[in-house]
Amino acid sequence: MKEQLSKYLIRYANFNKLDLNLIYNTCSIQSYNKKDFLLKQNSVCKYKYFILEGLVRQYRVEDNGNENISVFGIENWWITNLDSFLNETGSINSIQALEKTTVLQITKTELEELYLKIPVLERVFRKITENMLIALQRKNEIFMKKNSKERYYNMLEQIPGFSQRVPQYMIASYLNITPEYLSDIRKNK
Amino acid sequence: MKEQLSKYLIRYANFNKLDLNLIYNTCSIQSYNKKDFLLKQNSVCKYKYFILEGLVRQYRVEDNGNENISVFGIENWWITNLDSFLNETGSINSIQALEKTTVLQITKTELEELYLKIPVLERVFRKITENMLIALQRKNEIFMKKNSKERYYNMLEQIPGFSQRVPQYMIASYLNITPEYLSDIRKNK
DNA sequence: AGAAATCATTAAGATATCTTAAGAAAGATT
DNA sequence: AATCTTTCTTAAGATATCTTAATGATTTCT
Repeated sequence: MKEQLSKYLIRYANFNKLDLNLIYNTCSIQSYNKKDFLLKQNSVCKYKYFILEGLVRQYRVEDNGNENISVFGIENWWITNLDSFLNETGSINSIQALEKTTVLQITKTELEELYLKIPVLERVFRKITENMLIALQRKNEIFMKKNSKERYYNMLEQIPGFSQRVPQYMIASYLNITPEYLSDIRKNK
Repeated sequence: MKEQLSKYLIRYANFNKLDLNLIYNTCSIQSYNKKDFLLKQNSVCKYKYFILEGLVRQYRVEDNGNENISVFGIENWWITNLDSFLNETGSINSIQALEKTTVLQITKTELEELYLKIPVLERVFRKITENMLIALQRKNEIFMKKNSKERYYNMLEQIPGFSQRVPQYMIASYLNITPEYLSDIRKNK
């Protein structure tokens, strides 16, 4: 557990043992069963989660009842509703475990204290955030300009093995198409 | 000029006069005429730009010749192709002035040196990047779930006065619809 | 194993949006 | 003012994707 986080962090900057311990000990570890919620729509997102193991989805239930998945989170990813976490407002979406999932979680206050104690962490989260922004920009590029079929095959390529871990209707939801139409796409391959 | 940047920066953290001077002097100032390019598609994005005055668009020309605008940049915004800037790869899009535009520009190397000399700047750009990520997530929410008409009226609301500064076909491009269809939407208000 | 629940497919008709092509309006340039 | 260029509108037919509803296949639970 501690190893896994350390290994992740030192990809971004140098840390000594003490710092790594402090970071790890500031987080609390938590396990969620399949279908458990890490965050519920409309409530404040209290934590930034580092996924040690498992799989989660971030999604929103629309007024008409439709579910709309914006992100899947897997091992070694941070997940949170950043808007809610930073501004302490109600979250527009939920985070739910799709498999048994173990995370390290840290509150905003805890994280801010860490920034003060370990300034280089500021750099690490700058870089992580930059990478997330780039990833989202790339995703956008695809969603804006590719049709459903291309988005589907792109996804299979980018995250192989994913279609085995997640039901097809959730993939459809992530791709922003109906399950019926995804079924069509697969048929007419 | 210096005032404008300083005023912007101190919204994010405390800086002393010396630091503010150093930051300002590390940037170079540059003016672009209408239609000039700050960045050309396929070339490496050498600068992060802070727009002092003016208006730019970030857009990509697709294989079929269509232009696709992803971002408009206005006063007091940073603009860059982050992927290209950080990874020093060819940019997938261009940045072009739509009005006479004055910017402060800084290279990756210069910025990295500043991070070392003024560690709190690391925090500032962490926060700026977080805010950009949140803004993009919000935009996504709208683009994924609202139809063209709703996106149009949302945009008018969010950035009022914008439709006066930018031709309608560019707004259509940003909204990811054809100019013809936008014309339709406006007619059937 | 059987029942219940969840998930995937099929098909027909509906809708949003695009494509093409032409003409009208507005703005820029001589 | 006249011409050229850019931008906007109109309209008809085409296409991608959705909606609904029903059935079939899997997985989960008892």
